[in-house]
Amino acid sequence: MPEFLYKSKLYYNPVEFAMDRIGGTWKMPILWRLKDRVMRYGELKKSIPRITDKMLSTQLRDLELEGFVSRQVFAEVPPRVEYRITSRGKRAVTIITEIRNYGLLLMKEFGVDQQRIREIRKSGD
Amino acid sequence: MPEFLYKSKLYYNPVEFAMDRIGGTWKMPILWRLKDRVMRYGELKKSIPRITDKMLSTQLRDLELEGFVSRQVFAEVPPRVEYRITSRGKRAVTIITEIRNYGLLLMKEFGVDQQRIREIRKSGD
DNA sequence: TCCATTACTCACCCAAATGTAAGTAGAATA
DNA sequence: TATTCTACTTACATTTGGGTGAGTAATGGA
Repeated sequence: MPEFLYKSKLYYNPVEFAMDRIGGTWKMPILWRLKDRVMRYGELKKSIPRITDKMLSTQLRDLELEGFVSRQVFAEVPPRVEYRITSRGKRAVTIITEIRNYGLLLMKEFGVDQQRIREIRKSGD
Repeated sequence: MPEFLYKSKLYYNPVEFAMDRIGGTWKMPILWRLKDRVMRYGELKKSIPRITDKMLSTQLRDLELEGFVSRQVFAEVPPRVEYRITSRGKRAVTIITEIRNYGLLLMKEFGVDQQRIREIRKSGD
């Protein structure tokens, strides 16, 4: 697999190309939440723990620019903006699902016990 | 999906957990090359363009520690070390293949033409 | 008049990932 | 004696992704 350029960046392989589009800390969580319903900016923010305004808006903009989500602005005050997944985004959700299932398998192999961890976090650790 | 801890790090979801094991710039290229044959350190280095000694050795060590590859040292001078994929590593290759296929699809959608780029690189751009 | 509302942007900062360049062991070979 | 070989390690520099905290527009309501 030879290297190739896209938008002035050099990629070594197709995996890297894919991960540059939908990777990072926040893009998959966003797509995951949009997979079966339209959501407003504020809804997304509430539903994704620890995400900041900066990250949510930059990642949404990236995803929109590359065609994974679409943005609908309503001319109202206070503003209302709705995000919905596109067909390209739906294809992304397919692979996200597969990576997620692989992650769950790995977690089992490594003995990560979600139930126990949830309790640990509840008790303040 | 609640958050969970593994090795003192907080994860938000299984995707993040998986990507922490096999993500980054170099782990997938390494696993990909080991998928169907045993390779020596030097062979790996030659076959992976632009990887440095530092990155190759740290990534191999990570992959070994987490059970994706195994390392066999021969008591010779100069040293000889062979790396081979494990069954856990083979499972990783499965998902890598899927991500790779998704990447190839995305590249088509985005109009990335590998043939053309290969020529551009040959001519020194 | 002041405040709440919503969906942002901006300037600045930090830590982690990655890159650079040099060095090392120990035996064989010139 | 100096050099080559291989598989590394180490110190240091740079890049990159993400976090922090503050500010903003335009309108309705108290």
